[in-house]
Amino acid sequence: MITQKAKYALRALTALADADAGEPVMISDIAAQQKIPKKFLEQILLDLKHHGIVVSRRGKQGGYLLLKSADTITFGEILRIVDGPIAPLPCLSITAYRRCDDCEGEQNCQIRQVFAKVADATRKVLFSTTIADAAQPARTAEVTRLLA
Amino acid sequence: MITQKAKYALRALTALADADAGEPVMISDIAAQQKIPKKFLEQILLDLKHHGIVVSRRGKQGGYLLLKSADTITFGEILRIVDGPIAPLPCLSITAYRRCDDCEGEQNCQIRQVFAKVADATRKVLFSTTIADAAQPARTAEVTRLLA
DNA sequence: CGTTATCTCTATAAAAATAGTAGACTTACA
DNA sequence: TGTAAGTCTACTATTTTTATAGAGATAACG
Repeated sequence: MITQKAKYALRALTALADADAGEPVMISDIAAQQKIPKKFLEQILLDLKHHGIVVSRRGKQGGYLLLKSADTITFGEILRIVDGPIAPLPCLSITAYRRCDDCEGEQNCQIRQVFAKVADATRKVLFSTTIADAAQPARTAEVTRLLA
Repeated sequence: MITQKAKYALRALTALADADAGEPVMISDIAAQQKIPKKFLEQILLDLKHHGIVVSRRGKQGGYLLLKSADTITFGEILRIVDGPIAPLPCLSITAYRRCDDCEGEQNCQIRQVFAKVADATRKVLFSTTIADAAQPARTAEVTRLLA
């Protein structure tokens, strides 16, 4: 299971992707629209800002914007920031590798080999899907068709 | 990440699979061999027993045995018992479906559709891999080769 | 028959993770 | 200069994880 926090983060980003480009969206608006506790969302967006996913403007007329284009922000990238490693075992994590202290002979660990397959399959999906894929899919599909 | 408990359960089962058929293996032996805290392992095995994965014999010469053949016990089955649902979202769980109370319109939820793919990919691996695949793989591979 | 080795069951507990809440502070616009 | 926004840190309640403790049940064996 992914955490509630990760779900909030992904939904908030799709909300930003849906907004007019260059127009900041306020935390309160996202919170209301997506039914996310406002103070919790503040933390999440701040975290995403620190990781270079979004930018913010302070004061009146302030709010948040995507830093990169929505179709370059992957689900995997966001999950790593919010929930930590994608891998089901510490010894399979790319970004936070840690040896399993109770098992020796990592190369021969059969459990590990099974979960390596799981990790691969998971990453394949998560890093090939972007926020753009999740945001206003109907409109995107239409545009895609019109441009074809 | 799967829990430590799940890792213990899978390793304990491979230990049982490696034992001579019909010969009970004591909790203490598994605990020592696999470096699992004994009292914790007791709980895990008891749970697996209640779920019909293993059987036990009490008293002297007692211990645990697999109830089914190792090649019919899947990783997915065990993970469900020990860690709960495989699905990354409650609304995607087969065995413990729960509506996400903060999102409405489940059919249109794009987040859900992405994680549905993750769940499918994960299940494909976990339910096609058995304890036999993880137990003494070298010997099994050899036997396979000799039989080919 | 009773001693001992083994599993059984329930309760408890310490630590970590999760899901928030609170409030003082900073900045920018009008 | 007032006010509406984001910033930052700290705190807290709940749940989950990872065990540990100990009394009980049962089966073998001498």
